[in-house]
Amino acid sequence: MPPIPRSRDDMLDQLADAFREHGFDGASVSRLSAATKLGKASLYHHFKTGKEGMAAAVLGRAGARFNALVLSPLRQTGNPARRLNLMTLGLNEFYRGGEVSCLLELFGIGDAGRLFRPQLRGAILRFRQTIADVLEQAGFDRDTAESRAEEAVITIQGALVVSRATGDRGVFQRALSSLAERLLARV
Amino acid sequence: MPPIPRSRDDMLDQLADAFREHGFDGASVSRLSAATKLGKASLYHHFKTGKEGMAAAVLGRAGARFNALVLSPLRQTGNPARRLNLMTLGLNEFYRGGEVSCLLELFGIGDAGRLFRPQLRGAILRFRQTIADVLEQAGFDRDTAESRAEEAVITIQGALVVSRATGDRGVFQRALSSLAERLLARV
DNA sequence: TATCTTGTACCGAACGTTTGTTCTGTTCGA
DNA sequence: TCGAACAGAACAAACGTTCGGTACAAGATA
Repeated sequence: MPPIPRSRDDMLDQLADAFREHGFDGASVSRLSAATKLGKASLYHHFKTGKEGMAAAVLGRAGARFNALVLSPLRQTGNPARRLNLMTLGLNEFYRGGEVSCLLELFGIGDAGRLFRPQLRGAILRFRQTIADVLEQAGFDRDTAESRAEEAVITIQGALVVSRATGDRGVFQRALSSLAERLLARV
Repeated sequence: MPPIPRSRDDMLDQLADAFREHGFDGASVSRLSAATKLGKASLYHHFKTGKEGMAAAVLGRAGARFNALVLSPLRQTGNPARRLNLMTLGLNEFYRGGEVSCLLELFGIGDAGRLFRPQLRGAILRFRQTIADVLEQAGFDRDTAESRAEEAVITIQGALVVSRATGDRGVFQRALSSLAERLLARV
């Protein structure tokens, strides 16, 4: 049986699923091996720095996907309401309708936290600022824009946690569907 | 050196700290042993079912504390606004000002999730319903009350996640301080 | 064209360490 | 003298990691 080289993105998606399901500590190399259908030694061929390297690569890809699906639409020119609705669609795809937990929560804990917090922190601040920029362009003063943007980030993360804990994706759907409207509401 | 029996609540608090810092998988029995300054074998004397038993006991105590600090004030008779403000104070104490991550997030993942999700789910639904009851007594119809209560739960969980990931407890403080007011706002 | 060389993808099997757990105690107040 | 509170030391199993080696495509050499 010939060794068929697989796309790196496919590998990273499979690794991401395993990390999301079990967390950093819970995702043992055996599990990562099973998730990718690759031998443990093969994983070390692709990621010289081992499990940490896999997590870092997964985080990198997640960042790129988040940028493409969520941040880019927000940075377009044009109607702020439209851009916020595009963000909502992007969030729904990125989090697969709330099915999937956020790496922010999982990699922010314990040893993984110490490694990845700077990166996670940067991602959150960038997201918040991008939303705030849109709101400012929609006519809100900077303070209002920033405080509403912070609320939006909080709502998304909170909805993911509550969705997962209750096993009810409706929570995430409801939170998303009222998000754009609430961000733009006049006092 | 004599073995000084210690209070079970003290033990549970120390265990809870370790679980909160490292998550369920990350909190090895060695770490739990260090956190309690008890030998591993001694932990098994107190918790016959091992690590799972420790987590279950920690969760039980957290539930009791949450009940005393957060739910009880909500169930008092009298001014709804006052009760919601008491809840806010209780939340601030329960989560130590946002310093501490919620067991909901940590125990909802992976194998621990499979074990504890029913309990976590119950706690969230109870919290949501208790807030909704207060809002109904404040004059809102049931639908509005329930949807606002859900938003409140989401906000608290989200603020904890974002606080931890950014290392900024101000996020949690800001979220808490606007919570009661927003819950009672007329359209 | 046939034969080397190189490099990438892959894996079985083993490495030493740590995991969660249990056995066999000792100490000491009641 | 009994039971509760402790711990040292060991257990098999799983951990993250590395070693040695195979399979095969592509390029160079002859």
